[in-house]
Amino acid sequence: MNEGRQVMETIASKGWTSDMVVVDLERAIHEHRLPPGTKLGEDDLSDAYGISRTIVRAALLALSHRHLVELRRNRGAFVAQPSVREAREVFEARALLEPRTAHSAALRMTDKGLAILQANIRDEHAALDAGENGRALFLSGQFHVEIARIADQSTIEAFISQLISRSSLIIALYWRRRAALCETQAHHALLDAFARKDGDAAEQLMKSHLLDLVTSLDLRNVAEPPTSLRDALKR
Amino acid sequence: MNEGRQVMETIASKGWTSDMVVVDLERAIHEHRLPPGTKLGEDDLSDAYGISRTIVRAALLALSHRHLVELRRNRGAFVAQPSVREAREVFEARALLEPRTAHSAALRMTDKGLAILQANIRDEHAALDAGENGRALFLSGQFHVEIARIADQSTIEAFISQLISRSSLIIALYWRRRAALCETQAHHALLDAFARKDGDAAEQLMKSHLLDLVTSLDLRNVAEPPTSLRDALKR
DNA sequence: CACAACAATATTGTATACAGTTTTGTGCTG
DNA sequence: CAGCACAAAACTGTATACAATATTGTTGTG
Repeated sequence: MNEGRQVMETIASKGWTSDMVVVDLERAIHEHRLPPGTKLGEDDLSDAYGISRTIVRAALLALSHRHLVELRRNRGAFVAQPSVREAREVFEARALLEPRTAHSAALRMTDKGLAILQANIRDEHAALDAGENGRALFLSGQFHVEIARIADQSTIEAFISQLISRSSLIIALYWRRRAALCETQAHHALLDAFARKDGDAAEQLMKSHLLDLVTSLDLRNVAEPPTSLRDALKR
Repeated sequence: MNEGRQVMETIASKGWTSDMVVVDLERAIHEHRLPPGTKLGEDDLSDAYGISRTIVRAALLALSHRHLVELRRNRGAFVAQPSVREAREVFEARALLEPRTAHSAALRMTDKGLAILQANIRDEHAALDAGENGRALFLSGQFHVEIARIADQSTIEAFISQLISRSSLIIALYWRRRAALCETQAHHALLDAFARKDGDAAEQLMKSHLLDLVTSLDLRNVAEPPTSLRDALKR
């Protein structure tokens, strides 16, 4: 019972470094706990993490370089709101990178890699069953990052990781399909191809999967997200 | 004559913002005026640009996110020294992104785009004739970035731009071929394909061009660049 | 009462002071 | 004089103070 005292350690008492804050915020954004457009005030964050604004600013700068946060001069930091244009571009880039990376991953697949991907799918199911949709979405993205990791291409992995995070923002803004089943089905099919070390199949499946993702978005140029409430209500 | 007073404005008297410093340093690195391994002391830079260390640190942080600068804790910032492994990965990523981007660019090519590429080649020749090898190398890289810009894919352009800069570091470390002619020949051939709006040809030419670039490097695992002089001479 | 000018408040931008770490320099000891 | 311990200097890491800017609130006038 006396051991319990340490448990209530608040978020502010950990030794937060800039990089840790980046990871923490990125995950919160990825899980839709911080929706697009959310203001990220420097004082709010420095209070929350128990650090000075210096570290917060470094973290926000890093996130802006990943296009997850938009910095408006003298106005502050906001969770990014990708435009329809940007959404298309992100999936265009993914279409160039991911299928061939999946191909490489299939050829280099190991038992350990398979286990990681299997565990990922399992965890995602568990999260969905528990109603933790944000966590499920995060894990769903991680599946793609793990593939790049297995392909042993850290440079490409970094690009894909960024694109996955941005995709999460895009999904928050433009998702229309309700059924979440298609997602895990596609991942299962990929897993099978990986298990067979079938590079061509993995490449094709990934290509279809990405195409399927794009078509599940509503990217008609209708609802361009307003930069500010003021601009949105101008006329 | 009295107008001349303003001309001797030193580098330190411009209103340097963090982003401007990033661009300036990136270009210096790209042009090999700052070779890999060069220490970028915060005081040195803040003196040179006439700004506080705050801005310098923001710039160095940005450059480290682009893998052009390596930050070592409590030790400072250094122009990055890509490993052989990283070099391979960078060209692997370029091979995934650039050929199909060239394809898109060819299909969307305009007179204006052609003019930009022509001017680029012309300027590169001029730089080579003037013995400004650094500037020529920079322009040679810009050629690839312009293609992505013409393809109208700013997300992919950002990735390619980063990869080009990193390639410049790789060239500084691993270049072995002396003849610089092959370079401009390849760009000329690409220009022809673009002028014909021949997407397939452009894609193929770009693929060959990148392959040619890689083979002009010495990427045997021999000369792993030492992290520091100290480490290099340890035994 | 609507609206504009102005004041107050809040928030970000930048510089700087200080703390912590690494590196360099010096002198002592064997 | 080589080698080690310790001291000094240089440099980076972090917090904070202050300046600049934007936002919000208030008051006075038409």
